[in-house]
Amino acid sequence: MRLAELSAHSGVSTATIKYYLREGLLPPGRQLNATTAEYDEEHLRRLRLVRAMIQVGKVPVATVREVLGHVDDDSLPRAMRLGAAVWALPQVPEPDADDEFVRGARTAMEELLRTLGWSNAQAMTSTSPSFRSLVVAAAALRRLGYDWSPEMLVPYARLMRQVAELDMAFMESQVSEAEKAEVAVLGVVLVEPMLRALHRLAQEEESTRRYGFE
Amino acid sequence: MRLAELSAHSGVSTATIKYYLREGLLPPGRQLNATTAEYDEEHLRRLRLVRAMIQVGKVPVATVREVLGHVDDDSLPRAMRLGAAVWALPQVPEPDADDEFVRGARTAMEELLRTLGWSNAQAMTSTSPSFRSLVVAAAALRRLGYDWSPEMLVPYARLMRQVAELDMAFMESQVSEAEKAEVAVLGVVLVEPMLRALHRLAQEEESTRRYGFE
DNA sequence: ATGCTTGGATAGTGCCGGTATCCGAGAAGG
DNA sequence: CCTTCTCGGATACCGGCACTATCCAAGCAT
Repeated sequence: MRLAELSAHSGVSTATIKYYLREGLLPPGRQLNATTAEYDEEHLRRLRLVRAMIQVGKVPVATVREVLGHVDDDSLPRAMRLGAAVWALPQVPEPDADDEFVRGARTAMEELLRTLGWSNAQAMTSTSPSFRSLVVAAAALRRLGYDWSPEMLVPYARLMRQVAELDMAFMESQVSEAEKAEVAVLGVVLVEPMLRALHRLAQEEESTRRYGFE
Repeated sequence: MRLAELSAHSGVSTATIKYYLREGLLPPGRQLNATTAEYDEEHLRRLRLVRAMIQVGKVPVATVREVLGHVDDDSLPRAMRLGAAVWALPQVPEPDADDEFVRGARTAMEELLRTLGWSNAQAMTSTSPSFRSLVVAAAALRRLGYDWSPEMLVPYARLMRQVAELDMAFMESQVSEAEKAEVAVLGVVLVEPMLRALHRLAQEEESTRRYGFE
């Protein structure tokens, strides 16, 4: 497959493919001579993965590169690759540690994890990027005058735990074809937008049920 | 409160506040004379709302303007303002209707809604932006070779329905102080990042439990 | 041989959220 | 009253991001 064919098969313009090659999101093709490079099914697959992450998952290009780096890291065992890749996904800046809302939110969230008994509580509370996003969002709610306590989030967390179990079951059902962390990462990235969409639909539904037609 | 004080109270730079004023995200202050305008608590509140939507919710400025337009639309009853505002939130381009994956995903998702018995099924299936996002994400999954059927999504949808019920309960518990659609919109926008963060934490937790420490 | 295509390098584009600069009108102080 | 400082508004500009357009020399096809 040459670049133009790769483009035709994927629906991604050659210019964009070149850009991804430059950015290291796609490994270079096998160079046949100075003007021809050949790409295979693996490239096509990777290209679709990249596109899905960027377009559907809204993951920034730099983050995609980082995530793929973990996926391809042969020095890590399979389970850890997934962990490392997911770890790299969130793009939340470190919150201002002096902000009183941030401090309060962090304390409250640590308490939440303890209440839930998630092992994160000891292991990675303050380091996980996901935990950071949680703190940032929680602090924003408080700053706006919303009053909540960690206990109120417990049911949310339990439901998301159930969702995570579904995720894992889904992923495991898929691994048959290729035993790659790539598969798992994609699952994580693509399930999220679906979840968000379902959430909003559910809100529309529930709000219609409670308050009548729109 | 003058602009500089508004800035001090909110932590948003005067330049940015001016930008928001220009963009119509913030109503102009009461003009005292040619060089002084006065802002009140309502402005501060609105400013924090805007910041939260943009920074935490990652909502584009143009969308914030649209959402606030609905929130402030006095011609609509309260319940409908929320609906209209939430309706305006997603920013998903219309998918290519000729794409076979999109067509398949749309059919599957319509079936899912029928299975769930959500009233959306009749009322707004093909018009809701959330439904559109769902179709786009589902099509992307299929295009990448993930095999799923509408039934597999049913448990996800049921869990999100439960989440939506929590959302509504939370919002209703908050309406005491100000009976405004603003409150509800914020709930919707800010709960989402928290939910995503909880989801990822739950994945970390569940993946650690299944596959061992990271 | 000639014209077309190929892949690589480089520079440019459009959007978006925000920032810097300039300005004239007033407030503050002596 | 005059100077100096600050205010708010208008305008131009900036930096990051995801592409995209242009150029070029090397090869392939006829």
